[in-house]
Amino acid sequence: MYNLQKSHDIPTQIKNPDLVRRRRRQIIDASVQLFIENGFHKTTTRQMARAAGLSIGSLYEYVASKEDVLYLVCDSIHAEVERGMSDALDRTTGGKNALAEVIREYFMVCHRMSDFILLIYQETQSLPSQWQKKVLENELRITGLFIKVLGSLISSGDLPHIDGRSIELVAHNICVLGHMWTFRRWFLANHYSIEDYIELQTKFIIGIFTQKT
Amino acid sequence: MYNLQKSHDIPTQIKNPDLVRRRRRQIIDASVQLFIENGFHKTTTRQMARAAGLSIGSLYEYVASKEDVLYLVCDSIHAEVERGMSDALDRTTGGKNALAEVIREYFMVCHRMSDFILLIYQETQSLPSQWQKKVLENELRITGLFIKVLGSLISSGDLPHIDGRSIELVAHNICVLGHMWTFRRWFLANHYSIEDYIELQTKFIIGIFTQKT
DNA sequence: AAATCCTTTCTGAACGCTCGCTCATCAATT
DNA sequence: AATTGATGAGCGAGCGTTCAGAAAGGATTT
Repeated sequence: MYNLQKSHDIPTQIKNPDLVRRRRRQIIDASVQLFIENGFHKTTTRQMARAAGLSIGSLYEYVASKEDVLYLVCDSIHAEVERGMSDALDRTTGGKNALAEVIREYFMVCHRMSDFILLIYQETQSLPSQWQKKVLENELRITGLFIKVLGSLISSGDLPHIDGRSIELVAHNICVLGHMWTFRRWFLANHYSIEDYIELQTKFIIGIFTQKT
Repeated sequence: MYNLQKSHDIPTQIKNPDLVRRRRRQIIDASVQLFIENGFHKTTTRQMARAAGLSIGSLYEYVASKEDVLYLVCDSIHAEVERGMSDALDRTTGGKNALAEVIREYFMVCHRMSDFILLIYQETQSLPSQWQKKVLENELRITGLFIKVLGSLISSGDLPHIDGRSIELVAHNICVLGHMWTFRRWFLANHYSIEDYIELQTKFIIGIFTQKT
């Protein structure tokens, strides 16, 4: 397992890399809460600095702009989703029920990280386009995990064969149905428990592979 | 068919209701383009006024705040989606293929209105909560159209019976898979034509009703 | 026809305020 | 003494919104 804390291309005035890591973690953890509660635009840099326990001056020693923080936040969220997914994939026993297990783990990650995933949907557009691209790449990498799982289950004969394009689209569907639990929570959470939701959606997804005709 | 232009609860200084309708239409049409191109927050009221062919002062005769315009825009988008859907439902011949036809029409509406639907996903959070609620109600009403279609197809025997909660969730799934074409367009449009997409997703959805066991 | 008055609509300079960001200065450590 | 890191008052630009007055249009009087 390689170091999750990638060397971000975000410049800093501070020499000590360890200090940079620690302070940026403070900044991310404090800011993500503010963004969730008030949105990116309504959050001020002064709030962010105060919540992170820094002065406004110090904040700008570790980050060149407010948008830098948003990118750090988005990246950190994706890293955590991916960590959750990798854990799940390692734990998964192969065989018939593997797909259901992976879906369950993914949906539970979406459930736990509901607010965070919603944030990405709402605020990605506020990023400079070069970092928007990076966020979309992250999204695609998570979809890729499902493509891999589906592929290996099909080639091992645990799932019936379907063509590559269909596999790809099913993977996207699974990702989005997980996200749907976050961005339609205002309705779904009042009508289904997360367990209900997982059960029903899993049935639907598995259904793709067990159609008549 | 009743008048689509609802009497919005948005106050105005202007006495002539016809003028209000005309000017607000100018404002909506101009602003929606700006919002799509630059986002709500980066668009200034002066840009909006200029693009609508009004002075900044006049803009504020027809609207009390910048957020009012965003609400008018969101509402107008939903009205158009709903109009598209109603047209489709009227045109639909009943029977076996009805579901596929309705899905096709809905997905085509999502395709045509891609930018607009994306805008709603991104900017709804910027609305005052009282209007956020209205936007979600609109979203729910569109989902309701699918619930109705599915219900009547099931009771006519054109689709096999499934329980109410499943119908509801399938309706949500259809809605969201339509939206998915808009918010994953950055990937999907490079790998699938809208025709491919409709065909594959329709197969997926219909599959829910034709599972073995 | 012209002049006067009144109402409705339009205009844009000006206001007040917020916010992202900087930089001169200070503190701590080596 | 030199380097690294922390501080927060202050800067300047930009923003949403307002309001005193101008224009337009119609009705009424001269």
